[in-house]
Amino acid sequence: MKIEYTLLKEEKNTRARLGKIKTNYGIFETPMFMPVGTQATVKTLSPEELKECDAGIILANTYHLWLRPGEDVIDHAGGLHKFMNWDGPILTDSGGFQVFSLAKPKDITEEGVKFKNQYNGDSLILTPEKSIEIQNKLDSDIAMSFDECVGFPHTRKYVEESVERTLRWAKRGKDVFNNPRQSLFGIVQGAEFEDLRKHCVEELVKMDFDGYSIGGTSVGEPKDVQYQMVEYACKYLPKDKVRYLMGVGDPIDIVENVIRGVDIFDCVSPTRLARHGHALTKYGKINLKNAKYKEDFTPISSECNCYACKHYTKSYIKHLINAEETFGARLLSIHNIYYLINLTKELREAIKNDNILEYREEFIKNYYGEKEN
RNA sequence: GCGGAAUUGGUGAAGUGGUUAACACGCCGGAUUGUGGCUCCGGUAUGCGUGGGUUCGAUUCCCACAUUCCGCC
Repeated sequence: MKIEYTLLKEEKNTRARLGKIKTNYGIFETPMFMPVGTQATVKTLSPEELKECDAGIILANTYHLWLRPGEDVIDHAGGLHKFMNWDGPILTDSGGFQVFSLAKPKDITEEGVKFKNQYNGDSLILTPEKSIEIQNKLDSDIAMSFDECVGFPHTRKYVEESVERTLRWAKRGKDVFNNPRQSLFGIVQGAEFEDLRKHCVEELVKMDFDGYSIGGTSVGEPKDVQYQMVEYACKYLPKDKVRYLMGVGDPIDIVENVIRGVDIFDCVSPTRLARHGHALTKYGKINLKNAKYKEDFTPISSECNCYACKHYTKSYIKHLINAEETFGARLLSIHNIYYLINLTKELREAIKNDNILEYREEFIKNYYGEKEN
């Protein structure tokens, strides 16, 4: 069956929404942060550790799994869930972000996008049909339309053309989509132009997708521009469908965009920051490589209930990071993912209590205020 | 005891009679947003073993001393 989204409550003073999503692999509440597991693994974490972080859903990537190990391997394994031993929901990105991060403008054509296989140099082309076909085989719970994620800055003319192409790609993908266990989302592009976002939403809604993603953010734009893009998209999106903001995971951005009506987020930052020695805390981001933590025998956060904070000190984790031991990256990944998922949990509480604006004020005061350590 | 070679930052080291002593590692900071885990960007010797001398000017040339290494007695 397809996913079922239920809007449980709208916050009294903002556009923030409390909801729940039922999937073939369990139910989770929104707003929710989704850890990124590009290559069918959230880097350094086991599925059991993800469960301990309260992960409700994770993300995997069509482009990377297409190149390695190939969608047929995963199909023959019995699908992505079985292949990676994750029995919770999975969302797959379409490869659209790789259009932004890996392809050159000249590689984008009406048919699709040309790539070089990074492992063997083969010339490849990813089309909307191919992306959907791969995702059907991966058997994720939620698939994404193949889109073009436009970088920042850009010209209005380019965005206009790109939005139209992304809409044509969305239609082509939907026409070949054929996995009854899977849901398909359309992706709203249109950069910072309200009329283009509106137009894109309207055309996608006509095609009747199972949910909607907001794309084209977290590509280098200023924060206020990002919030504006999200506002424009949410303003026109139907209330009875889930909204997923792609690639956003800075804590303040999660707070601000939940307030603007976003339900799901994903971001590589918690795991990437972890690998580079950073920890997210209520009082801001800290860098465990800093000399001041050398003999700090307290946990990253005394208020955190994650596995890393319950058992290990900053001093020890700093040592692991300095020694390039993978356990350090793993402990910090657990902590950072736990932190972001817990942040969405607190936001759900704030929506229930209709005090999300107060929550934001308190959050900003703590996160950007005077640092204690 | 005699002879030879060497002595540059936390480390390995390049280098020149004349602006800010190369580079690498380390160290100290910073970055990281639908993920190429080995990435990127800054900062880091007011001084070239010590003391004299030559010179307009010495880390660079000369002398002595100290230390280290090698060879010989």
